[in-house]
Amino acid sequence: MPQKIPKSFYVREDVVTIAKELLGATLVTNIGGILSSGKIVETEAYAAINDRSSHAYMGRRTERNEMMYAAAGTVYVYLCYGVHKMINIITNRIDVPEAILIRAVEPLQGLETMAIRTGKDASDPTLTKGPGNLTTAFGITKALQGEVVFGKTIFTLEGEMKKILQEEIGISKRIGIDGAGEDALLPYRFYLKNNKYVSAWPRK
DNA sequence: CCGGGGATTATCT
DNA sequence: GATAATCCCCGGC
Repeated sequence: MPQKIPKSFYVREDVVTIAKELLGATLVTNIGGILSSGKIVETEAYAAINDRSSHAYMGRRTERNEMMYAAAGTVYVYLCYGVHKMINIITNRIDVPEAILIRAVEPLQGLETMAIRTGKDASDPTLTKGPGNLTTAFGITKALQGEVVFGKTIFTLEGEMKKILQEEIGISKRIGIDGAGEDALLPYRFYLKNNKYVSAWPRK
């Protein structure tokens, strides 16, 4: 039986470590009774108030980023460029705004539904590659805002996360961070090498 | 194969 | 009024 990842996994203090350890885990959504699942192959960590690229930099707290201050395991959905939804999982304790952005998964279950949602072919390698494509394929919308990843609408399973070897993990700076100064260079992005669902290498 | 730019809108200043 | 944790298409090499 697949093992759900417990809340204690997300409550820990080091968001960067959690982001790395999440590789290989299985992300599942159950939208209207339809299951979509995939192996997490790419993540990024957003540290708390000293990370300029975080929405919560300097403790900023607004209506949009309120969920970043919620309990570990809470889902934070953010609309980017007016087009793409991104999904984050909150870590650490309440009022410490740290999050993990899930950037890509390798689809496992529900390929046909993903194809319908995205208008692509089920064999299209871009189906769940990149944060915007992933949320579209999995049916993730702001309706999931504030849900936790231990419920039945969305949850995470251990999957292969404990089987990933260090040498299979690639590390880089985060993608698409603009105007964050030196924080844009932090090595907070983790991905599985040689997985075709990992989004592009940093452009700049 | 690579780089540039437009799409599109909630949120912040 | 400007910005943004992106994607896709198109033109050029």
